[in-house]
Amino acid sequence: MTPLTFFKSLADDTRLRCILLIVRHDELCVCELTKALELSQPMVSRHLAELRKQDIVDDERRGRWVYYRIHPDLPGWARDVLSATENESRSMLLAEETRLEKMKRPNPACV
Amino acid sequence: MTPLTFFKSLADDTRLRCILLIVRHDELCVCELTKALELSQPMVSRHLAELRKQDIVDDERRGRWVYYRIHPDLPGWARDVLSATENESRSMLLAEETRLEKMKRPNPACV
DNA sequence: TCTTGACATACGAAAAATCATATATATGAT
DNA sequence: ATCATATATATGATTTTTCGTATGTCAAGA
Repeated sequence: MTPLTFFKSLADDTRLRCILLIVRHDELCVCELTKALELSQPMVSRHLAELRKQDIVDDERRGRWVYYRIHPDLPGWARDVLSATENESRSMLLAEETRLEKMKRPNPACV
Repeated sequence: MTPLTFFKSLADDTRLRCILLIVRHDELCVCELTKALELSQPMVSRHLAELRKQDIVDDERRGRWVYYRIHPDLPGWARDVLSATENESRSMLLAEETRLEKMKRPNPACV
């Protein structure tokens, strides 16, 4: 993964918020992201597929749910970029965090 | 400047290489970037205008030349992103660095 | 096996970004 | 004043991304 492809992946509002929420929560399933971002499920899935294709995130199916986390092999410089951004973007994700709170895990109340 | 707009600015090959070269050299004029990147002058100028619009770079005219540098007010988190990337991308800018070497400053041999 | 819930993908349309080219501006030298 | 050099901007075409919607897949329970 080159810096250019990494930044292209971060250059979309949906993907960026997905990544930052995953960074903050270690792992999240698609229905949690869908609720938190208030977007359609296909929209979230499509952007997660893009992040998977770039090996930025990793997915694991557990029963009916698919959990996404930051890819364990994500290079250090990319992790540094994410943590520098995570601090800055905390205030921009308050609404998303609130919506996540309302779905206590385990067994998130999916749609 | 939000993380999203910053990453959008970095998500183009020409802009990314411009920024990284400027980071490494403190300041560069348009003709140096044009030579280093082997691109047309309007193409370089257009992308620099975009970076200026986002207050990512700062320009200063000195005689016929306009020098670009990283904007002094660029927030710390954004600087951290750039320095994390700069290390990683060193090997991808070897050709550009070689072309810059051939133009000894001051008085760069512009086209 | 049939159904339901969670997620993924496909496809055409719409929107956004990029580019080549032409032209405009600004500076300094003659 | 004129000219050459350095840089900026405008315009229309092309390419790339994104989106809504429909459909496909997979796992678990009845």
